[in-house]
Amino acid sequence: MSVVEKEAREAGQDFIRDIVRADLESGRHKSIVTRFPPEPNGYLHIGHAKSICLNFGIAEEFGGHCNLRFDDTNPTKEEQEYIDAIRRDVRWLGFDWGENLFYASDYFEKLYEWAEHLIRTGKAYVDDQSQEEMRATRGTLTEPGTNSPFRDRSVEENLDLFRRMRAGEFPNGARVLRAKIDMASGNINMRDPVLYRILHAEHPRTGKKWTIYPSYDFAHGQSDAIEGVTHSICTLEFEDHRPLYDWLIENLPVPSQPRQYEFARLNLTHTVLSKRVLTELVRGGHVAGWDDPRMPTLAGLRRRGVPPAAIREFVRRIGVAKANSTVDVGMFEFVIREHLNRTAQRRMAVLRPLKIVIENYPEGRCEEVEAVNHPEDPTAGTRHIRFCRELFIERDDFMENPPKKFFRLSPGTEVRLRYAYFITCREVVKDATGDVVELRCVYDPTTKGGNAPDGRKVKATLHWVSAMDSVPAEVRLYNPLFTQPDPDVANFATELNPNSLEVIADARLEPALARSKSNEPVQFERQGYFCPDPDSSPDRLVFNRTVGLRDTWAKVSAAG
RNA sequence: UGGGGCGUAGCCAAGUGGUAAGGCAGCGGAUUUUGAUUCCGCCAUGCGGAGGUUCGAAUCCUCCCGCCCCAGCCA
Repeated sequence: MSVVEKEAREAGQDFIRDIVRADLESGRHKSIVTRFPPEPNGYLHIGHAKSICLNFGIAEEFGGHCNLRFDDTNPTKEEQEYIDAIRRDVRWLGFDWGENLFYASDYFEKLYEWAEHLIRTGKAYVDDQSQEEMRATRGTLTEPGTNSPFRDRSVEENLDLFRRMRAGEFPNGARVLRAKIDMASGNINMRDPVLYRILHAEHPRTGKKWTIYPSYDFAHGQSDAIEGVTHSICTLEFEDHRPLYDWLIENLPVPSQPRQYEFARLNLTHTVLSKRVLTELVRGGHVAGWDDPRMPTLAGLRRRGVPPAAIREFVRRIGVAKANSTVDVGMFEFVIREHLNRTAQRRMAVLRPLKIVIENYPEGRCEEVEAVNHPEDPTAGTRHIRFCRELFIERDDFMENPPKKFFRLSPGTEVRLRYAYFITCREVVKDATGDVVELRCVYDPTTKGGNAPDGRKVKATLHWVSAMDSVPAEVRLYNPLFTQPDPDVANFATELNPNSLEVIADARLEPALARSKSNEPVQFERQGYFCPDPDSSPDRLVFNRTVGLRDTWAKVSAAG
């Protein structure tokens, strides 16, 4: 049983699974077919992950299959790069579509035939009205629309015109094919919706073969029917389209009768999951690309170091319902930490180094101390770290005038250096401007390993690296892309967090970190989970912070 | 003022007539060589509101209030 299958068995209940289960029990379906239908006009984000997990998850859980189908009906917006990225990201998330990779464009010929079928049965017509005229005659939310003057053309004329549309005789926008339904319907989608429009554009897959392309409404349900999709699961904004979806299925000789179900899309605080806005962030240079670790894209999360299993677990926990909701990004971070705590090995790294000199430690001497790789997993083994006279500790771990609750290092206090010795700060060395540049300390040789034979305790344990053999690295810290929990999408540029990326140019890492594999997660003790960025190389190490550790001290100190 | 949906804790979310699951956050406390992890405890007399039906209502009925989506030849 694969990991994903195991997760599927533990999957929660929701109204869609209830429907699927009931359809199986009633015999309505013998097996289940779902599909994930992305439009290749951008990269997948965590909102898509919810849909992917739902569709592939249900298929696995109920013993059916899930198709990956590209909804590529608008060549003016779609690109091969996106197709490739989407395939890569779905696979990375942990799902396998096997042989079931499809494109709506695979069905263009069949869709065209069905359009002619609607014309022949008097249920579709070619409309010569301009876009403006159509808008004007569509009515409003409260007023019915009016029939097009071209609505009652003969079947012959409609067929002739539609064939000439296909032949490329007319310019973009000259005519459309419309379903003949009801211009007075309260549901605007039923007011003679457009089925085909003229688009002289090159398609990533069909090239220049077509000059007319089916609309979403005409392509989607019929593609589902062709593929034998039983449950066509989409987001709430398509609820209004369901009557049209059903109308087309009823009026066309399609090979199966799929049904559409809708759920609420995911929203996350402090970010934006609008493909339009994400595209603008990339194109406007607000981020470094689709895979910028600050982006909520799967490519960005991957680069940031978020494991796919954590994304799946997150999706499982948020559930599936029909109420609009915005999940606190803190819940996502919790799940990431939970997963990384179990899997990431521990290392020491000093982000903002402060030099300390152990005055009573002999010059030139060095010794090794043993450190465990994972406190909760003995099989992860141990490693040796060199302890010397000159070390670096975290600047934040020292305060010259500490508040009462601060129990790290300050003048005269004793703390433990993890896996090494107790030290006491004896003197603070400052530069001309008064900044602390070095600490002079003494160590207690009897405390090797971190315990005092006399049983005395210290409150704090600090992480450290040796000045001599630690390796320099760039560390990139990420903060939310938006300062507001619920950013205003209309003015997103003004709400961008100016501190979403913090680059630390001169961190110092314990030497073992120089051998980290790309993207391999590691915990920098007391700080957070990190992984090497693809920019990293043996001569220039670069680490990304995936997520920080829970920081109770930050809360206490902020509270004063 | 048309059509379609949705309202259960600060945030997600179970619940489908029998007396409000779980998770996140928060707050206490224990353990701790990561102020981490782990563990224990607390956290809705209440389910948008008001009526009604019923022995019994978050669940059924009526009215009201609030929020979201729809007037692309986007998906």
